[in-house]
Amino acid sequence: MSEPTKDQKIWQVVAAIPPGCVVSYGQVAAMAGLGRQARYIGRALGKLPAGHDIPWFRVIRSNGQIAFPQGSDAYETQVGRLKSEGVEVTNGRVQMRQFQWQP
DNA sequence: TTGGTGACTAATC
DNA sequence: GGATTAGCCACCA
Repeated sequence: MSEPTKDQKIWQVVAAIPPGCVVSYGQVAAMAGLGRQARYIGRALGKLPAGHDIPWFRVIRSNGQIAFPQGSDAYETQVGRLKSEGVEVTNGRVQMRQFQWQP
């Protein structure tokens, strides 16, 4: 493993998100060097291995909404974890506390 | 190779 | 503020 795959790069970026902060898929894509490939982020998160330490719940849409339909399992999990970190979530909307990415 | 697909985004109504 | 449309681009069968 000399060259990390894009998926791993994404996971690394997501793992670098500090607690209490959230970022949009587009932001993660830019951080990982994927440009506008925001859709790939969701796919990479869906390929997360078991036992990971990736706070995927800190990744939301650009408009500050959860990427899942309200009432779904993943949705409630994400909201629960965000609230646990001090992030306010109301009506499927997240209080956008984006952080400055330091390359 | 081709075509279908998506945890997206921005613009428009 | 919510719903719809079109654009985008890498991955997978």
